[in-house]
Amino acid sequence: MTDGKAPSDDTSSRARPRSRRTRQRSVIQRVLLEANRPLGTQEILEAAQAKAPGLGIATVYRTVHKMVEEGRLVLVEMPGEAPRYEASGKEHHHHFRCRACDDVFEIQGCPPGLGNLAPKGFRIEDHQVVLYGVCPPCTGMPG
Amino acid sequence: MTDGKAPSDDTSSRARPRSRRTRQRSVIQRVLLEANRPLGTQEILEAAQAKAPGLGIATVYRTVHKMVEEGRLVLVEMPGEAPRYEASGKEHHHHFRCRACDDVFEIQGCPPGLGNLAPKGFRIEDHQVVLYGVCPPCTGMPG
DNA sequence: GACTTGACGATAGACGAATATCGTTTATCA
DNA sequence: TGATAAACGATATTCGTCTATCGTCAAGTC
Repeated sequence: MTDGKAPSDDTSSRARPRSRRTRQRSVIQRVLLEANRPLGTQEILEAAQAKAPGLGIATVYRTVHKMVEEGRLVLVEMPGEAPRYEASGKEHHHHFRCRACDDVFEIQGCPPGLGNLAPKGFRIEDHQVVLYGVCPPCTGMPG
Repeated sequence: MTDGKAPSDDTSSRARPRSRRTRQRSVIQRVLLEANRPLGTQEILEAAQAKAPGLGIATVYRTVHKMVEEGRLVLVEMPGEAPRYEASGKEHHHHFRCRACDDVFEIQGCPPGLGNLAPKGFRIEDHQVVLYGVCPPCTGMPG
């Protein structure tokens, strides 16, 4: 119940969303949508500030929340770490976290047999796989 | 120097820093070692207070940290949640989190093919699998 | 039993992440 | 172009978790 918009929010025609296109918002959106990996708020802030000096952390939170609401962004949580965000609409995938640079990468594919792991009686609805190790750049290997 | 009372930080063959066996500590240890699932600090506090009224949260943290140091306890982190702790020395396993009661259960076994998920160049050292769903008690089913 | 000091409970403080506030800026449209 | 309010940056506040402090208690030892 975070939205209280009553009138004129139609999904048809070209009704102006009451949200405005600002430079800051565009920059943050581009940073997130062009990144091929989940970013944390600080990462977003730094990347966005490179293109829009002076941009503040509050704007990062505001924009990120809005994009999640709109379904354009997905929350990615790694154990013991602050939230990251990645573009939505991607194939089902998991994540790899590099212990050297702390970056998180997308990993396509999904191990089979996950549904059979739990004993009888457990109803499995979802799962999350996190791989840990060292990413190609950090091992000195090419991409 | 063959003295027997060096006040320094000699970590060589010193037995242990004179830890005392108190009622509170025993209770917390029993709670953790007898639980067959990871517990959070608040859970530990409540369970321990049932057996040792007046026991404080600081003692929970003190004891948990000590046990982790000693290798008797393992930190279990679920995405977006506060740390839990479980007895160490168990077989490699993963966890199931019930969305109804929020409890976390151990899941024996491990999906095969995890090492092949990442593209070439990624060095996989470890992994973590989290299953989400509803546990037997919460589905109304028996064990 | 008396002594030493590790451990206790209570709680204030530290800490990082996130939110709320507020005066200013600026996108949007009549 | 001017009016209006969404969005901004700065920052105070909140929040949940965890740590530090301190006076008291009691485990282990002689």
